[in-house]
Amino acid sequence: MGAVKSKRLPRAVREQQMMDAAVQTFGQRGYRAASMDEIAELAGVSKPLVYLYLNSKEELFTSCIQREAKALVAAVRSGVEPGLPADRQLWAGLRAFFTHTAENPDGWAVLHRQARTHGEPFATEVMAMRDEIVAFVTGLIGAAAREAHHDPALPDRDVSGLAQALVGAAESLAGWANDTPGVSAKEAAATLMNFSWAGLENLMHGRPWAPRAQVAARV
Amino acid sequence: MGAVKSKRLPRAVREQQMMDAAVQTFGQRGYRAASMDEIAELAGVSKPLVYLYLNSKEELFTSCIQREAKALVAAVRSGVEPGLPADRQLWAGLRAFFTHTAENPDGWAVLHRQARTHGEPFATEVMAMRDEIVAFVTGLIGAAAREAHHDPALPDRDVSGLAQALVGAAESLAGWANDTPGVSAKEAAATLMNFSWAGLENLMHGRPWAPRAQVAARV
Amino acid sequence: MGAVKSKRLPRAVREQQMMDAAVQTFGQRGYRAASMDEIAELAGVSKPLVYLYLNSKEELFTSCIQREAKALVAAVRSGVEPGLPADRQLWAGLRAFFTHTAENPDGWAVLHRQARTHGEPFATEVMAMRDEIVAFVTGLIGAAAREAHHDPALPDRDVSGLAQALVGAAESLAGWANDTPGVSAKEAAATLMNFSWAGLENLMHGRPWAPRAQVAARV
Amino acid sequence: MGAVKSKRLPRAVREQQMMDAAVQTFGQRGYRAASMDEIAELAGVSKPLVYLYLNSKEELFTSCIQREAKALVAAVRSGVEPGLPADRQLWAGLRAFFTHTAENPDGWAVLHRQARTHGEPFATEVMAMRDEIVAFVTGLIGAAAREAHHDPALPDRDVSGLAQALVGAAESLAGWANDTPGVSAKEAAATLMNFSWAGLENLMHGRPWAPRAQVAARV
DNA sequence: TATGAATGAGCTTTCATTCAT
DNA sequence: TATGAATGAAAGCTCATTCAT
Repeated sequence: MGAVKSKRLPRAVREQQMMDAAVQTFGQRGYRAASMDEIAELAGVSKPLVYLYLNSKEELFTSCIQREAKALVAAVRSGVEPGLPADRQLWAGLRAFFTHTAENPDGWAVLHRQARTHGEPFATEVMAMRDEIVAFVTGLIGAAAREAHHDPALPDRDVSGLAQALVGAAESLAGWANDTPGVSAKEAAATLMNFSWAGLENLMHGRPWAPRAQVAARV
Repeated sequence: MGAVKSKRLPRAVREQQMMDAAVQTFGQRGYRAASMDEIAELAGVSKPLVYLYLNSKEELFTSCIQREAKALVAAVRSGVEPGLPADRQLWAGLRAFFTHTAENPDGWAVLHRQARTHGEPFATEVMAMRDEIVAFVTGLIGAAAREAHHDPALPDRDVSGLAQALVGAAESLAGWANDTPGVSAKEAAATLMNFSWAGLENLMHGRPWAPRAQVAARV
Repeated sequence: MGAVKSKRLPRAVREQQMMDAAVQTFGQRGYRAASMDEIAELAGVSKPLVYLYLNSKEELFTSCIQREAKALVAAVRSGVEPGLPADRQLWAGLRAFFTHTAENPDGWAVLHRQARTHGEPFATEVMAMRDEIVAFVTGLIGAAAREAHHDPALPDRDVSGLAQALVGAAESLAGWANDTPGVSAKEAAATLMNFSWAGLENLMHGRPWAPRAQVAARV
Repeated sequence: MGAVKSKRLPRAVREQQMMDAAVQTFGQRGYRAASMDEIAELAGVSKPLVYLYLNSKEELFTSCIQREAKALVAAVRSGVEPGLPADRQLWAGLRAFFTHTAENPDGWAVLHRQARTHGEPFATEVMAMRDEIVAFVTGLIGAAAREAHHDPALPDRDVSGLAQALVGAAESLAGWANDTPGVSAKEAAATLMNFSWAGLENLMHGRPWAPRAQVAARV
């Protein structure tokens, strides 16, 4: 009793099962170490069916990357309210980000660890998504700088570097939160806000850290 | 005549040639995609010699990780003067870090991208090094907090999270600096100091960022 | 409306569609390289239907060979008038042969190239047809020999060899005519008559070619 | 006792063994049906060694074609004395041809049946050889026509068609001789000379066969 | 110290064929 | 009559690893 062995399912269902199995396997083993045999077995189908529907290992991996990237971006997007001030938007976005990565560790591993590790054509796929997020963060920093009436604006490359730093910190904390028992998405987000926002605000108000300025800055 | 094809070199020299070839190949192709054939050819020796000296692909990769980790830690260490204030130490450490990663892109790829991607036993190796750096940063933050007479100290887990964020930001900026023409190690370090130090200082003085700012901001 | 996608056709029609597709695919790709998928798609039906009607790839190929062999023999037969002298019959048969192979290049490829290449049980099928044609030619040669009052008759094995030579020459010329633009069936037939008939006649009158001509020629 | 299992042979020797096994297997089974496993086993080595030395199935097959084509052309060439009259040269060439095909049935099968059946890039390889032989025969026919003081010369395309016919007849007779017990190379060559030379001579002297001319011609 | 010769095991991919409707 | 869903079996190819010298 129960669906001991589900058979003759419609194609769309089978494809989802295969993609789920593929994300899990790729995320845990890596692209090269994952075998199509293992993916097929985990999906509960034969290997030829995987090829019939998903064409090749490379295409399958690419599909996984695209699906997970889309899901992650959608999760972050839906967590953010565009009208709010920049720090509130960032806060909401980070919470959505850490929540999603915590709930989809294999998908996150595919995007963050595997796709970027295995060169073309995969790195390109995931870079597109990362750039989208970097651009979002860049926009927030720029908006905040304008709100702060900072004039002249920060140079583009500075903003770009800051966004890279923020996104990198987020990626690192996602791994930390997933690997450290008891760290919630909210806590990770708070840590990152604490870490980053004061620095960003100082910059926006034209008070960069400087090697020799340290004593004066403390006054 | 002439050392067109050098032969019968002492073991230590041969091992270095092999390790160099291995780091380059692993860094560019990845652990699984790199073949022992390619490494042996790049090293200019026969495959059995690689096995004679380095025993197996797994051990060879582990040796690469250890060598590159040691080199990176040494580079950062040698850039820091223990007596200085915490932010100066951090500034010096970051400069050394970005300089080293820029000068050793393959070694950095092995540590950052490949080793962490391919599970045990490699992740353990590189985690040991990462933890060492995190501990160094943690120490700096703690020292700074004590200098700031902040009491009670930040909880350990907070400090740990902050260190993870800082290291992640550094890793991300290392990639950004390596991939963006014209970004120097010094600039990457300055970006990260600007990004992080103010936030860290605020925390040390017990002034965390908090979401309540939103109400005021809306007025 | 309109028979855009014809469905539920009578069996005989469907079978012809499948055989047409199979002959085309086998002729162009070869027996092994042709896939049942491709044949089914070209025929506009699903694969199970092909199996329902034609049972297996092997049987399908055999059916193709038989259909094409029958068609070729019928074409040659219908071109010949039994009452005429032997050379006129041969002339008519060759014209019919070259006309048919030019009009059915895929069918001819199946018979000449593919069937004989892929061993049992296919070679047997096509050999039966080839033997039928050889027998026809053998009969003509024998009849001509009797007309010429040549006695004793040529030994059977000699006649058989001559027929083999003639058929081989015809096969070669069929390829030549198909591949050389502007060569008509009539021209190919004339070339072969010119090439062969004088030799055959000489043999029938007991005047074989002999190597001894060489001494005289050197004078 | 005896070389039960020969091991560690030099590369050149192993390569010959592999090529021999490949020619045999390809000749008997066909390109697609022959498996690398079978070839390796027949050669007495493991599959990876075949790949190490011969690179791929396609390259292996191409190598076989080239080796056999070179051998066949060399055999025919070495059988012919350039100074002799055309019919003597043809006679010698045919004897060499039938002798070689009888002694190398698998090589002949590779050239005649398999290579031409399996499309590009194989057909091109063997066509180059066939064209070389056709050119040789074409040269002989042309030379004979000039010896016969025939003026004006036969049109090029006629000569070309005749050569195709002669070569096709030879190919067919090679198969016949190989498959019919007791037919010697000399006998096959004689059959073909008898079949072809009278027709060729008539043509060279301007006496083609013509459909209506048959009665007059017999006078 | 150093290498040419060799392989077991495993991978991705394809294909003829069948099941259930 | 007709097909979407599914697979067992095998093929080409690669790779880490070892043997014999």
